[in-house]
Amino acid sequence: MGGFFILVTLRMEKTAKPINFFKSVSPFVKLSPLTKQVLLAHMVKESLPKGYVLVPIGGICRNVHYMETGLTRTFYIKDGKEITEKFCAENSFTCSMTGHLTNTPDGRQIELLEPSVIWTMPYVKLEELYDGHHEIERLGRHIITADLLALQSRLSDLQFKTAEERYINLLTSKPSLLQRVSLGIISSYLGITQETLSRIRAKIA
Amino acid sequence: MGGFFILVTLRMEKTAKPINFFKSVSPFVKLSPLTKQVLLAHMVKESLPKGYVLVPIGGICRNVHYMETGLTRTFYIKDGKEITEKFCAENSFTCSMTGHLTNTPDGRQIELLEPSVIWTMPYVKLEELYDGHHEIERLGRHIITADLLALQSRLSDLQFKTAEERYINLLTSKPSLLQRVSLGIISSYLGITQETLSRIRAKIA
DNA sequence: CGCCGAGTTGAACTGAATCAAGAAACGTGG
DNA sequence: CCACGTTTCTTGATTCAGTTCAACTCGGCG
Repeated sequence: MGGFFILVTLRMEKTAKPINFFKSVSPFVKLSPLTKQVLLAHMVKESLPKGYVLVPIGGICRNVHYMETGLTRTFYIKDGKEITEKFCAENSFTCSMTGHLTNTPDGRQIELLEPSVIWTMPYVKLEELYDGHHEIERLGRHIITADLLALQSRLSDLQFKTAEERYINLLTSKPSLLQRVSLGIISSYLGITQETLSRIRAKIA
Repeated sequence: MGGFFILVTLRMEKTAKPINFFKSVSPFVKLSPLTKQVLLAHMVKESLPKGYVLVPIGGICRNVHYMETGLTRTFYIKDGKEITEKFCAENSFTCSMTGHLTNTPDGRQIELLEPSVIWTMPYVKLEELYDGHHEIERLGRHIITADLLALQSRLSDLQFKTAEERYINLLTSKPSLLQRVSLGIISSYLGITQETLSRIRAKIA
């Protein structure tokens, strides 16, 4: 859990293409073959074990990650408790921009909840690519926009739905998550205590 | 309030430059003179009265707005109550992207809480400019990123601070807002009832 | 004047937190 | 394969922040 993990030997490969990467991006932006090639040239594929910490508390996230398979969570500590801010499953992106943008630790930790295959690009490299490739800048804009919209709806849910409604929401929108993630983590994501979530579960069943 | 407003005659001018516009943008992105000129060429300045509705409930926001002076709020209806999602004061941007992106009404209304001077650009025009001007695409990315970070911190506040803490937060971060906006609207923004906010106020004083 | 919207105050109620104790599941080593 | 400790989940009793509903005050304004 949380702060404890073992850094296991990891395989690195630069061969295979992240086929789904371009698929999951294509609804937003059409990328030219050149752009794709440029992106690929600067992403490193890694297979990392469960519990691996991409960014520790107190560290600064210097990379953007595309999840080919697996699952991460981003959390911070609030009154001694780990609060899950976000999950990131296969075929989506994760990073913690705040730290990089302000160049100070933002108190977030990103770690793997499952063994995962991840494509990584340094933030500075991405910014270089932004400079040279309008298409990539656009890609960035779209990814962030999607993030923003998701966050907006999460905020309104949090403000005006009961714990039970939020749980049912999650249950229907991301059913697999509940099989993959422990109750305590789910509850901290929903903004309720573990006990309450357990009671909600009991009530529903 | 809310749904009721009077559409007063409005002045339109294309002359004056929104000096602060470029100032408030410059921390993010350096814009070339050409880019500035292009942006200006497609923004229309309007002086609009208090209560004016930029986007009605059930409508779709087709424009991006830069506030030179004044104040807007974006709200939606939840269980018959107006829930304030966001304020937008002078020298910042507002729009409701969801509706435009999905081409369906997103249930939000944007209206003026004060007489305001607003620079408006149609969304489709902005997208055209994105295509032709890498710098403007970057500007868009930065504005959205700033929005995202603000939203992130609001979400965590909402999740883990008491009503009183949130109020004090607002009090210190945007003291002027409390002079400019009625109690009911503030409370719906903070995610509490008007009565609770009134009690908090009494307690603090 | 009396009405009307905005804000305040009071009392009862409730969803969820907290504190505390068990029960189940899990993994690791003997 | 079982016994052990650890972590994860459940259940109960109590408490509390905030809601709801209702009445009341205050300051304009026609």
